[in-house]
Amino acid sequence: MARPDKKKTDLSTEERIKSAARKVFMKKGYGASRTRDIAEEAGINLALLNYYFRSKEKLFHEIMMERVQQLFGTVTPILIDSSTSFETKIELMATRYIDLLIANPDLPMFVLNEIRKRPDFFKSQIDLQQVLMNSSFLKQLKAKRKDIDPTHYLMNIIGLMLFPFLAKPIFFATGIVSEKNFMSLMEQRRKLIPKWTKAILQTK
Amino acid sequence: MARPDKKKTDLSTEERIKSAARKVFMKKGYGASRTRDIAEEAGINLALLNYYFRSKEKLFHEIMMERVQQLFGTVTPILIDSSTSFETKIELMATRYIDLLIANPDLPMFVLNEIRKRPDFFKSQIDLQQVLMNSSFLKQLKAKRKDIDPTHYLMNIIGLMLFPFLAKPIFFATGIVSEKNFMSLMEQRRKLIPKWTKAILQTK
DNA sequence: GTCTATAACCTGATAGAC
DNA sequence: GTCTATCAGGTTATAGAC
Repeated sequence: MARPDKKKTDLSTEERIKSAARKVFMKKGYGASRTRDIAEEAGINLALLNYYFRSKEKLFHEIMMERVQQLFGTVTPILIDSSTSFETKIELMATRYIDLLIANPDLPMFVLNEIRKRPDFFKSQIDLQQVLMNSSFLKQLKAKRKDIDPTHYLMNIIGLMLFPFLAKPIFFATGIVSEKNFMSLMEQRRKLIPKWTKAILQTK
Repeated sequence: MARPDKKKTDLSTEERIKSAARKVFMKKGYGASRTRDIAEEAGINLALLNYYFRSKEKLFHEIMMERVQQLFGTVTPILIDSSTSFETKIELMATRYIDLLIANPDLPMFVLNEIRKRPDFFKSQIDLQQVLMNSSFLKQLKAKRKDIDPTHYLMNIIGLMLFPFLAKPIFFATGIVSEKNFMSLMEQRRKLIPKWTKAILQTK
């Protein structure tokens, strides 16, 4: 079972750099991140980082695409599946999203903020719009409420899942919620969000 | 009525620097902002910026405190007012917050993200926690739902107001919502949020 | 592939003239 | 108060040895 010894871990150098970049970029954002910090975090030299990725910009691009995919890739399959009911989609999204966010609490903040800072970066990216507009989810949503723009409900549903993670820094900094308490609250929301969603959609 | 001519505008140099700093810091965040960019934006020299504010850090501190105050100062008076009903508080919050955010769409993203990056910065700041915990709003909220942690509803209500502004970069970048359409949606929410809030609170 | 050394430029801050 | 000039240190990226 013994394998030949690698460096620190089993990861390749390229993967170690990507892992370090993920950590540093997500913590500080592109502009405040230093390639030296990433190299140090990866346990390698600065020159080697450029050998593998040519530039800070290109390294960031790879990490960013990967993070965007993680944030949206989780839900798009659920949205387009025409064999499931609206209620099932909400339940699946709530559990999957909260699981993902508990494991990656800073993910939505990072992605949203970097897109805000460089909107052009993503103009030509995977068109979430096409996927969403033709989705089974949107059809089912429209069937439920013909009087109000479905975008409202889309914002509300996604907001119920994402917002606590976006506002987390303030909850912690002010002491409104403790770190432990936060996680148990989020676990409760897996079952609460479908109920709230139903209530919002039935509003007169 | 004529006043002696100032430079470009009626604003003092100090105010021009603060205005420029507000713009640059909010757009790029602290780490990616350059004092040279702020000076240029203000139409003055880099040395003069340091003459007025001593350092980038101190200038940032002033801007940040001001922005935090704007974000929270709008709602705290509504929350603590014991002479208004819960329903009135929600209506007031929805209108005031959405008005504020339409005028300052990047405000919540900026504040949340900077607090995330430097949590220690705000540990000793105005304790929102004390205000909130003793507020009339929380008492009224607790009276409505004794079975579920009121923090959930706090997150939901604030999320209904803030989330669309936090997620705006993605809505625009993907083309799900146009900039014009977004504003009209937000105006509709002033009247919709109280209804949704009521529905959420009545969930069995 | 990985390192050291260094080029070329950027950044915050200050000294000193006006 | 406001400017020009400049310092000391940081930053991305590459050249060249191993």
